[in-house]
Amino acid sequence: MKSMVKPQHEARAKIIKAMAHPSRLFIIEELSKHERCVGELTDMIGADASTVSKHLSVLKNAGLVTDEKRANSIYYTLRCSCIMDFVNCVEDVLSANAKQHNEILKSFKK
Amino acid sequence: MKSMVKPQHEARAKIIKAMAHPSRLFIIEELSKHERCVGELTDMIGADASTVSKHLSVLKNAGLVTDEKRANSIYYTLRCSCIMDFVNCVEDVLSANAKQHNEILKSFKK
DNA sequence: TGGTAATTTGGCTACATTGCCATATACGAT
DNA sequence: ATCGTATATGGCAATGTAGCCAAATTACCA
Repeated sequence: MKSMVKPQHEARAKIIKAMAHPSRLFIIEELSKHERCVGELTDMIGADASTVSKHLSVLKNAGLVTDEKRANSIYYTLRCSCIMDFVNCVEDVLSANAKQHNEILKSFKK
Repeated sequence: MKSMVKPQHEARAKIIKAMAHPSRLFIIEELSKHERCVGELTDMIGADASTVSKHLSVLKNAGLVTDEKRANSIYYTLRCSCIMDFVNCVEDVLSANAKQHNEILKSFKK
């Protein structure tokens, strides 16, 4: 059969891939609270400024954040707040995983 | 400052990374409708069976799907249906992107 | 007009991911 | 037991990603 994996899935995957990095998730979470400039994020993440800048450009490219120049800094904003709902859903998976993990440990102890 | 990117973010990123592939997104979407065995998914995706098997093991490892052997096939199930809510949220970002893209095109025509 | 701070880009290396092929394993049916 | 079907694993080549440094860019300000 012809592949049922469509451009639609590619487009979605691109956006999800943009989120699939610890530092970028941190940035998303932070921006969901308030806007931040590159320097602030760099301090918080503790990586090279160029590294953080590249992470931001990945997020921007995916359409997850927007930037705005003000004074002599560039401020980034989360473009779609529903993104955090997703992160919370991921948390559900994690706790389901932890629960199952515990079950397995218990069954070994018996 | 010390890094504020925590193990928590790593754990979340692992799960999101597991979703960040067109074929795996397709599988998630498909399993959200009903369970499927590897052979069915392989037909639909149109890739080598070993490739699909590896995608499934990525999803399983992340705790996104579970498998169950029945007859002589292995059936995979989506473990947390809320995952699809997220995919819908990604759709919001995509349509926001498309909208903005159109605005830009319009402004060029003026 | 320089200087300086903030951010981005290029270049490089190390590492991870993808996908195919060939091969192995599991297991029901004959 | 052995055959065949379904699935998984190992290995490999190609490609993609991450992060650092150095250098370029940008724009404000003395």
